Amino acid sequence: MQTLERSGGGMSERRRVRLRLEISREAARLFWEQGVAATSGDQIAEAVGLSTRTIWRHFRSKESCAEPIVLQAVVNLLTVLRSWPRQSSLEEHLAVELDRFRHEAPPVDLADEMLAMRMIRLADTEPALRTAWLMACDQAERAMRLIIADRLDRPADDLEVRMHAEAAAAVVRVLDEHIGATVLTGADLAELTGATAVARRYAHAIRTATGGVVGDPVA
Amino acid sequence: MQTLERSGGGMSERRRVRLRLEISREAARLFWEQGVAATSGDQIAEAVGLSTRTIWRHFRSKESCAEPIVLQAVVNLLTVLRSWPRQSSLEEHLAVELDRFRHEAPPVDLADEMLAMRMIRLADTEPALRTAWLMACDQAERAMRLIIADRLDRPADDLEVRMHAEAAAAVVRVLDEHIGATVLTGADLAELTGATAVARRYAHAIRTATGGVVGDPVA
DNA sequence: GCATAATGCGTCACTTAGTGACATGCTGTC
DNA sequence: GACAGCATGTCACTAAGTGACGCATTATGC
Repeated sequence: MQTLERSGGGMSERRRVRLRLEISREAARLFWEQGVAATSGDQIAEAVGLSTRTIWRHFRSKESCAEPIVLQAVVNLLTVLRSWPRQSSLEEHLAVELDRFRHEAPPVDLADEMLAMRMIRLADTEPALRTAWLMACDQAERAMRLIIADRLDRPADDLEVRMHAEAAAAVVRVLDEHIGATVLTGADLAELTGATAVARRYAHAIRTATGGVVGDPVA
Repeated sequence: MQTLERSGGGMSERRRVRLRLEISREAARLFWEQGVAATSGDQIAEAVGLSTRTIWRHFRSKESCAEPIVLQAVVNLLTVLRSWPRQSSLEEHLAVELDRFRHEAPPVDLADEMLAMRMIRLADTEPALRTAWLMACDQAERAMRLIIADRLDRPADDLEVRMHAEAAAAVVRVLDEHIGATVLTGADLAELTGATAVARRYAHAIRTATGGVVGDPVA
């Protein structure tokens, strides 16, 4: 079944990730349908066809079952940012990359993205889930730190770099929450049609949050 | 004992807050001394001299016991910001207010501040505590939103306002973490002596993170 | 000053999240 | 085809957290 995933020593790693995602999907679905408190570990286990014990082997807590699916929501932008060449501006790069998705590779499954948005939405009222969302953003911030450090030719643990990264991650979080909420209500999709429009919003937000330091091409 | 706290209808509210803080102190101490996992609800209850059941009546979870003490760490700056008059710049206001603390009112107990810094430090390695810290920052962000909304004469749920608030809260968080870590190591206290120096750092960070929108006096 | 209601707390029984220990079964290796 | 390794299942257990009830302290009405 997973003979393809055999490549060197890190064989089981991919399988692990895939399984976690699988569990996360079912958990997220149940959380959305009946609430977090009303969803038991046993239910999740049954939904995914595993024993309860195995669930706890893959996740340290019930709420953390939502993490992988939520993390996918930010991983998209992050991979795009990681490939940001030094000679192009943030606006250019985002516009090009986001547009590429339109024709080419669907970055993550649409159903997964919907699930993620629902979890982010739930995080508003369910403090347990808020943690998962904040953890995902925490991951995003870490990645952001590396990207910005590289851009500014500074060490990643530099205080300025950290502040820029946190600020950038924060505004991205707000935009994601906003977009998620908008999509879920169904109305007003017009404002986010067009890759360039979205790109411009993200770019402008990051540029502003970093005081204009992150955004321009660098030598 | 608490006859003084009688003032209007919201009597028990203050008592609740004080009790929560009391519990939080003991919990934080135990968390620091022996780790979160090794500290049981029973231990906290015994340390504060209450029954375990009562602990759960005041806190929804073990980790959340750390929240009040951590929240104190941000409440300081927040109250200062709330009193920011429209006609003064951020730098001025912070410098004046922080300097006032030096001679006048110790805003929160020093021991409490130390405890808070330890919790923030612990949050680095203990994911359970990270939640408490992020929740406190979340509160901070909410307050920040109101302050910025007022400054910019815009509604508090405006997207721009939210982004500025989150970004500002984020950099404050980084600074707090940094200062906390510095204080705990004991070394290098020189860099944070002087209220005006600290004021300048916070002011500059917030100003930058909001793209310069928040910081100047407004008409 | 005393009866009464309200509220906070303790006790006990209970549910459920999460772990440890051991058995089993599947997968790839020699 | 025996064997090592690893993921999973089963069972027993700890600890987090809740519900229900009873008791004491405190505020309120007279």
